[in-house]
Amino acid sequence: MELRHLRYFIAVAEELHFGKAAERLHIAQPPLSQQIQQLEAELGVKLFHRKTKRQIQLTEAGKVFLQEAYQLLVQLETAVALTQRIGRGQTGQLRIGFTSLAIYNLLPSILRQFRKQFPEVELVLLELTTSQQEQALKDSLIHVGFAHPPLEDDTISYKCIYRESLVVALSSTHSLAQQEYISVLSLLHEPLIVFPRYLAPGLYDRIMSIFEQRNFKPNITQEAIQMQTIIGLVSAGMGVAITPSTLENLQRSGVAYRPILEEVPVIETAVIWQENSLTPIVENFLQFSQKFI
Amino acid sequence: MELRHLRYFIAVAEELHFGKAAERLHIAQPPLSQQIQQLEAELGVKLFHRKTKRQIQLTEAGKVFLQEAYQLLVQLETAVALTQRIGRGQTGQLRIGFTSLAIYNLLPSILRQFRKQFPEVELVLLELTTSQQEQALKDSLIHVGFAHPPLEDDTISYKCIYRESLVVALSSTHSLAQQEYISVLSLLHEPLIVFPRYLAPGLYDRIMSIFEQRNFKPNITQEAIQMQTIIGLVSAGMGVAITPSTLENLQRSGVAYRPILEEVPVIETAVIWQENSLTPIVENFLQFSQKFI
DNA sequence: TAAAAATACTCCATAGGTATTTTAT
DNA sequence: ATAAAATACCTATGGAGTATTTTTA
Repeated sequence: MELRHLRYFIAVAEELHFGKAAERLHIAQPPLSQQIQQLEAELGVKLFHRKTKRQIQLTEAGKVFLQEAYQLLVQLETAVALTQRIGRGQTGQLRIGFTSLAIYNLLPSILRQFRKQFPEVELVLLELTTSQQEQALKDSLIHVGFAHPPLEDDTISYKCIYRESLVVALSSTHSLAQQEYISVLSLLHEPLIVFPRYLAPGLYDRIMSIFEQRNFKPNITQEAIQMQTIIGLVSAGMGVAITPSTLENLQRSGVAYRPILEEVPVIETAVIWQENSLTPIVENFLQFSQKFI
Repeated sequence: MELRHLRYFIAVAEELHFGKAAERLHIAQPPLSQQIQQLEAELGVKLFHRKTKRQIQLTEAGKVFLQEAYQLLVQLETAVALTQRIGRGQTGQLRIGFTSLAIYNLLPSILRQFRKQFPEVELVLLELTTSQQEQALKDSLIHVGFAHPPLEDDTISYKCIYRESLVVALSSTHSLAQQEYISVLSLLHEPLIVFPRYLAPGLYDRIMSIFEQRNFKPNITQEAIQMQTIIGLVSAGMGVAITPSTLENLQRSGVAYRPILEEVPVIETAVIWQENSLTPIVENFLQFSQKFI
């Protein structure tokens, strides 16, 4: 049995007239009769009463088979449509890793607009450090990540989508806040609030390198495991922090951000993925993300 | 798209090897490759990753389509099986009319054994008089009936399956119960209990004809609309009744049944149906019923 | 007599076969 | 060197067409 038999049967069952059904199917009447006979022979059951050659009528079995045939063709259409949507990356699940820093720069607007363009794609977000994301990619726990180069594993592909400099965050009542630019030297004896190294070794090391390059030793007084907490402590006058400039988006009152006078390392945010497990959704997402650069 | 494409796709998806799949399908490998390519072209979606020619792998879309293809083929099988069962009269609904008399002779055992042989056929029973059954057949409210000739409508087919004579039912303490046969004359002044004519005109008229033929006038004292009630009244000594012999099956204590000495009309029970609306179930049932003659 | 399905046959599109190439272990 | 899929080309089955017959309203 082939789908052709179902399609032909439906046409005849609806028209109850071989000639008209054949016309509708754009074939001649005799082959249609033959195909229906074939179908009946294969089923071992008559689908039409043919008491006379003038008019035909569905048998009980035919009525039931008609309903089943409808369902089958509908299910086929549905299956095809679903497969196509998946094949085009328009539906399915996308698991995204992100660092606590990435959530402050491009990620929110990328997600917002991606959801608008691909509303059927379910986005699952997991906050992970850069190296956790690398592992998660290899374990296929996430499809893409938003992390910060350099990567440990060179089999992972990445594309930098955002670069930002480090700035000084300090209480707006702090005397240094008067200056347009702040020099590293002037921070030397300020109490420094930092993110713990294990949560963002890349960021931590870059901040420290500012001091190390100059053989300074910073005065670390506090650690906080959330960006918001660091800014809160700054606002409370507990010290100053060196943060990526996107943290300015927090718009916390009582906190001023000032660029650093000297040349300091740049913090990069990159989309990372595994080239050998590119699904259409991931491809769509990567293409989409790169329009944001 | 044809079912062939689904069947071939399933084979390749399961084997993940065109050569083995082709072997399983008893075709050569190249046409299989072609059919899969056709399928992918029609869907507009790749179903297999063919990074290398050494090994293939299902894409996300392919995984989903595989599940859908399974479902489709299962649903097809189910549909075919159901259609065949219906076409062979092994499943469906059979609506049966019967008279209150028919329920005492062959009907119960016919139903019991038919149910055993065709357990999936739903039997719907409707108690109707003979003429109600004729109308119900024409209105397609019932498929077959158990009724009593003669029929009013000669377009209805019937086949007599049971013949029984009329007997006298009387209290076992009644003096006539001493006799082996009872003559019509001896009943003349006995109080007669009858079934109302509108419920069974054929039966009523035959009982009356026994008296009319001899220009007797029976002494009707009671009517009862249920067979059981008539026998109950007989048992209570309220009178005698003339009933079809199968009523003896009621086995009511205190009631004796005696044949009538003279020749009296015979009561026939027939299966009745409409020849031009024979479905397989009805055919099976008729064939089955006639084995009981 | 006309209309509709079935039958008989003919033809060609295409499913499937054979031979070969390509490509990656 | 081998195994596997793809490609090229050929063959032949069977789906579809044309002509005709059968049947009944």
